[in-house]
Amino acid sequence: MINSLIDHIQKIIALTTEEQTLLSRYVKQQEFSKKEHLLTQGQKKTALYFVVQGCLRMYFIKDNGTEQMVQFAIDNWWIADYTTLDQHKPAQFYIQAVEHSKVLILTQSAQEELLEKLPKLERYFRKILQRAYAASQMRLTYLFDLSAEEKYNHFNSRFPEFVQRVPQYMLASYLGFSAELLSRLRAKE
Amino acid sequence: MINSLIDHIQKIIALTTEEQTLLSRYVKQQEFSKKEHLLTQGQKKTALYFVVQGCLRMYFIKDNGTEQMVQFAIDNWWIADYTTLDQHKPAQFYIQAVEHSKVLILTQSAQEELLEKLPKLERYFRKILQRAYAASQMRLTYLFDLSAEEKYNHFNSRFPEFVQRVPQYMLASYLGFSAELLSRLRAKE
DNA sequence: TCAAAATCTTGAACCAGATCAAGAAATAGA
DNA sequence: TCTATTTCTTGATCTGGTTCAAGATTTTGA
Repeated sequence: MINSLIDHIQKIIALTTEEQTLLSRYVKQQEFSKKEHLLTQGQKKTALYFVVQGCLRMYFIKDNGTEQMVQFAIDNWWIADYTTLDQHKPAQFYIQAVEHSKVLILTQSAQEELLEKLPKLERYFRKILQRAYAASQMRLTYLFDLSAEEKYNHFNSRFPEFVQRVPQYMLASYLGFSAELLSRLRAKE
Repeated sequence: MINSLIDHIQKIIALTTEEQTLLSRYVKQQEFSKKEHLLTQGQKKTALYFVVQGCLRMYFIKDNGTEQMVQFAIDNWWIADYTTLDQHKPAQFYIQAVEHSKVLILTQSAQEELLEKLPKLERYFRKILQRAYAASQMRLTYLFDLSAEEKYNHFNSRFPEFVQRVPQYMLASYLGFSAELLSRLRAKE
């Protein structure tokens, strides 16, 4: 299981066998069944999650009591509530398994120790963050520039695998509109 | 001028005098007058910009021809089009001086060389990106959860200095609504 | 296998905010 | 200082998407 993370890292930096075993000492493996929560709003548990296999989602509860999707993560993606990680606030978000998932957990303190021991991983995590931040800049352009229908079509062509795996109401929320509207959009096709 | 960057870095990692001079060899200083562009959509110029003094904004042109604000940056903030930096696409965004600004420029290739020579800066840039990404996660919560009026009030209390410095229509666009609506909100107060 | 839970659909009424237009006020440059 | 440009205001009208509700369909777990 840890191998998928090692492979992922090695696309960016090379690791010796010793470094790989060192790494694996800091990472915890865990499986989560569908609907199980990895993180709940308000917790102080700060960690990074790497999806080996499955699908996770991050969301929060809006003032009106409904869920707002923030992000999905599937195989070989990292997901984390960086607001807790960076500032020392309690978690702003929920992270939940959308389907049964195999996950690697790197707690914040484990990450800090690991980076002391293996500073070359700083580069890996920088690259990961850069990619994530770039994606979030792009997402803003879609959120601001596209109509609901265009958002749906764009997402559909870009990530067809998701549309199968994820309930429609989560997708609608991720795209920033109501589940009912998504249903109507699909009816038009 | 470079000292404000060095100070900023030293809040995260310590630099020897030699390291400081090394750093300064990779960074270019430049001033931009109001309305001048640092980056134009479509350019291949990939760089990170550090605002020593002044105010920059990043925006793009929507399909309907109007501007959409993406981000502001004032003193001691980095700003960059990470979509160009990370993937190798031409720039998605415009970066422009809102007022006369003193800026430090670190081109992508300079950054790469610098990080070879001074790997401990990986940590600095990772932290910067982590903070930026955390902020963008928070921004999503405001975008999705608040009404126009609530967004304005929240921004106002969080960044009062901005509201003075930046034209209202830019702020409205940043918050995700029309300039006319912002004008009406202010009239209510 | 079958009942309970979760998800999706559809209609009708509604609304937050957009758009268009045109004048007022503020700012900047020569 | 004075004019051109930029920015802001306000009214009138319009609309993309929301909300509420209730039934239909699909999925799940014991």
